[in-house]
Amino acid sequence: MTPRVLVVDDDVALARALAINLRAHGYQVLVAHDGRQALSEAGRSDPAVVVLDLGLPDLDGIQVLQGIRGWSTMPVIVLSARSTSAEKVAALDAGADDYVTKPFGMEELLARVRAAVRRGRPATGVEQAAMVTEDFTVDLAARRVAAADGTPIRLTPTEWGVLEVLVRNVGKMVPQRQLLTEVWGPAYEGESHYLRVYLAQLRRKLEPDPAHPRHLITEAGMGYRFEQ
Amino acid sequence: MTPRVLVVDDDVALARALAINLRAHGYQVLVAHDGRQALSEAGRSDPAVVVLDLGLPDLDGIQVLQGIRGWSTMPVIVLSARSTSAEKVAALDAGADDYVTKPFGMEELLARVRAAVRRGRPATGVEQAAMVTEDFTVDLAARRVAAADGTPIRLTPTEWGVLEVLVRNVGKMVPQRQLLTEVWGPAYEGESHYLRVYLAQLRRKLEPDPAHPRHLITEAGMGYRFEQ
DNA sequence: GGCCGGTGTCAAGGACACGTCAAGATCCGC
DNA sequence: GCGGATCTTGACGTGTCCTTGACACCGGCC
Repeated sequence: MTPRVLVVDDDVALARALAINLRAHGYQVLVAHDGRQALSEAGRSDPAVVVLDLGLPDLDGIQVLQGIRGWSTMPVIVLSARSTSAEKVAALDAGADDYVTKPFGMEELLARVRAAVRRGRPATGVEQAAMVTEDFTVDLAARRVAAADGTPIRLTPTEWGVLEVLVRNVGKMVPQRQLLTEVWGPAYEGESHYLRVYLAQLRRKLEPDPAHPRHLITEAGMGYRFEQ
Repeated sequence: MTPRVLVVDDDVALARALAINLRAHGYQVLVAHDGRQALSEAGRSDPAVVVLDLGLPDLDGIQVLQGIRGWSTMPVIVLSARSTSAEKVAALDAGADDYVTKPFGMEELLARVRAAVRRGRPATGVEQAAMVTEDFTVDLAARRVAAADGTPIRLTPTEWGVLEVLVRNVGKMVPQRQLLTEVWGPAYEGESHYLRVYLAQLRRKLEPDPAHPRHLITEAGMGYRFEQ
């Protein structure tokens, strides 16, 4: 599947040059010459990357960017003749993935397009809001935990802090140091005893058999791991 | 949850300036001054973003980048004094997410860090960066090893440390001295007996026929090598 | 064959990390 | 200021892991 690139530039010559080079490197290229076209084309053809010149006749380039960001997280590489710091910051904070100052080398732009395509995107920005296991459910958004039968389980703030870090890293081993700094702060790196106390409490509240935990796993000498 | 940023720069003053600014903007900052530190820190603390200066004393910055890309898709922002097109292309194609030429404005860098953190890591929870062999799988990001049939294999911290170094250098011979210093510390350079003990344990846990290892290879008199 | 350096294997001890319980200390709402 | 919940700290039994030593093995070399 050849990736689609949407080139947005009112400079017809430059847009054509970009299109030719991108096609020569195996991309399928769509071109828009103003902001409206850009927005409609982005919505219609869902490109893998957008190359967006900020200087457009009808809309401000930032507005186009915001228009795209309203519904999509597709990578956008911004082109601009302006090289001031403020301009770059504004574009990047509006959601641009990259900022290239004109004049630029074609090879460089192609490399940045490759980088943008490569890192791709999960098309849907779905947030994993809840962690469901056989024995309980952790709702990260609502900050609530419930047993399998639905009865709520009360956690103290610190218990929740520990559980949250582990659930966010489900399947991954979380080093003790990371848990301590994220829950208690960097000054508590050495207090691994806290972890033992709180993991025990969490197990008593969550595990069907706290002596043989299935979800809150100890990796001796390293850290802990949450298993679904 | 404050995002972690790993700053890699041998220029102590610049690294400190970056760290101060990033901390002032609410990031948790880790600093490494050479390539080895950078790789081990990236593996140990799994930062949200890496800011990597290409000019390092021990390793080429590109090598560090490749070392990280061997097992992780974490965003990497490359800093460099070189502004030639070829340099940029090389770094971007090696897996960099962004390329910033020195000197740069702090505001711009902060904006690029924000952009990198924002587009975040779709990799969370998804199994994608792992060393897969016929007989077992080593997931460096999750710090987990599983047999071919999926049953998890328990490793002790030291066993894991040895395996991690070897896997990160897959195909390359790792000298005994390097293994000892990276796992046990520089004071243990002479304790090559440790290696024999731990390689034996790893083989017993990982190799189908521990007496005739296929993946954990001894290079007699020199070191060890991991083969996929 | 005997020697020797480097290697693989096994087992045991002691050090260390872990889980557990419970008693202070501290915080917070009332 | 009071009382309850929550966090910290200590002590202890248990289990795991690291270290260390003893010994067999293999290859090359004298």
